[in-house]
Amino acid sequence: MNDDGLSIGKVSEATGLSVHALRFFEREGLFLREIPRTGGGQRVYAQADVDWLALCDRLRASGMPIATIRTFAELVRRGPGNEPERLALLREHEENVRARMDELGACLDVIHTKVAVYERHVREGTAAGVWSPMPSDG
Amino acid sequence: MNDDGLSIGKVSEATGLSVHALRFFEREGLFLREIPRTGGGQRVYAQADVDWLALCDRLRASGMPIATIRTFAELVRRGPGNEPERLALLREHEENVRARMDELGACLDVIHTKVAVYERHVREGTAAGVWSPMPSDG
DNA sequence: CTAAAACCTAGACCGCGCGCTAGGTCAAGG
DNA sequence: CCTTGACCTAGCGCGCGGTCTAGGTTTTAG
Repeated sequence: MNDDGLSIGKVSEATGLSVHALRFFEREGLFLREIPRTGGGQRVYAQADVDWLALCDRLRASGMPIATIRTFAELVRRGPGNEPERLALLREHEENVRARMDELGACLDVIHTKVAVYERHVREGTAAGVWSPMPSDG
Repeated sequence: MNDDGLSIGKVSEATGLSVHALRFFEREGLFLREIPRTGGGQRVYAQADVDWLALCDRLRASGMPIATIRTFAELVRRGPGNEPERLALLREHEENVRARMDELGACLDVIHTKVAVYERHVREGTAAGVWSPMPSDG
């Protein structure tokens, strides 16, 4: 209704983050600016805040800790001039995510091998022996 | 030195898990059997326990909660006959891991796009404007 | 104008996966 | 034998990323 002013509820809906989480993020200093308030003290967000939250959400979903997002937000708030630092931070996270994917891939190999063993086992009707209490296995 | 009897310290070394973690796992019922003790009450592990721990470690590393590992361990302890249940549990986890990898991949796209933007930005010498306090961005 | 819905702050609480401490006991080398 | 280091139990504490409650105020729809 207001030209671009969004209530916390709207932002919650738009981002999928709970209103609790939004207030928590604010306390933690994750926003790029002070969120303005109405006379009565209620937060008024802009679309830009929602866009930033969307990015935060992807960073979080990929395992970036709140503290690191805060560091990044601080760099942005500090204004132009520190782009190389921001880039370094993002690159490092990118590396972390790739590493995590690799690790998951390796785990997947192990798990899938286990699955394959059980599949054969079940298909062939509980072959027994190797599958008793303590056969080095599970 | 004993024919196959491993102290908790040895197992810790062999698995990379802390002795605290090993005792914690035991309290949480993650082992496939009661770990036997010396007369003096010290745990005596076998190689099979270490092998099982290695699997647990991969399950943990891929995000399986302790409670789910316990469920799996309980099935194994219960003995032959429930292999289909074990298989279902493993398959579900495999699916979860794949889903997680997909999610990470999607995040990676977003992050790498951001990285690319910053790379160009930095390469071209702080292009300014779009990078001030609140340009829908970070 | 009123009632309901949405919002506010401060702060307690939660599940997870351990880590660490206190206060002892046990085992192996010299 | 005695020291030293590894081990034992019980149980509290912690960091993370929020959630939830209590008690009150603001906004909005009718």
